[in-house]
Amino acid sequence: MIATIETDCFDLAKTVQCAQAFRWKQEEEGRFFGVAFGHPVLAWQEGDQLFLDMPSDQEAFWTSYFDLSRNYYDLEKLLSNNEQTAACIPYSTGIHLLKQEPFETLISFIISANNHFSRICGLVEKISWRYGEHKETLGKEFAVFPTPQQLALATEEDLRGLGIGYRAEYILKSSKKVAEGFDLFTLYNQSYAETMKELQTFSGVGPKVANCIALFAFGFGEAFPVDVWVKRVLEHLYPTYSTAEALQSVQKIYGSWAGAAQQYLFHYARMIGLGKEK
DNA sequence: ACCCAGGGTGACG
DNA sequence: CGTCACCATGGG
Repeated sequence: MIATIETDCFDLAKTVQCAQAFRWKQEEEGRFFGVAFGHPVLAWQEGDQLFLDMPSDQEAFWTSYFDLSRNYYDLEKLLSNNEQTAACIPYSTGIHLLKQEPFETLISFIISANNHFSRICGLVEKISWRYGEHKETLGKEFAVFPTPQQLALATEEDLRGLGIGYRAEYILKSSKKVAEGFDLFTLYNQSYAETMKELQTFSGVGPKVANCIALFAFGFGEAFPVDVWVKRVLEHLYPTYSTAEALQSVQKIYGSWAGAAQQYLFHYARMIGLGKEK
């Protein structure tokens, strides 16, 4: 069935391609196939109308996944207050924060460390086909990202064979930790601080990756991942501040919109090649 | 060929 | 507490 959803300040292409998720593929011009929580969908957009071709009625699920209930003009209003941050709006307008599956987000961002977006996509795809369930809908075959139990059965050599490199050990350790009883879903009911602390007990998860999981899976709006690009943005916005001071400042200014502001700024920095002009 | 990427770990001070 | 070499890989 095909559902139509009226959206406001939402750009599907940017949202699924801005390096917060790794399992969206552009089938044809403007049409994106994705799998989330085991559910496949083919999505495209015409103006403010979002079209979803899916095997059954899961409109409510995708509305939540795409964060369509929040008005991102509120974020852009905040960004407009500063001439420096306002510059990102033309590039990033319509980017929404996705609400992704916790275990997939954990493993994906362990892989993301010191890695390229396109390569991360390839590795997550390989892991899904290798260890996850294969399904068929909408006339095409796809693979679901493996459960913790499925991925915990992998060996380090096998993972390295996929091109994972030294992160194979981190992935295996973290998968086993979840498979052996750490319930990630309890973090939905914890505070941001407690969630950050718990996430960093996983192998291969430091402050940056923990912030990504807190933001892209658990929906903590105050989470603010600082990677190389965002670091350059902060240095640009606060030339005299340390990264920690700049971080404190943006989290105070943007509050629950901080993480979304971060994503707008991150995308902007990558689009203009901030810091690479020399 | 060389540089870089949504950084983390462990050792050392 | 902060710093820093090291880590595999392959796309640009």
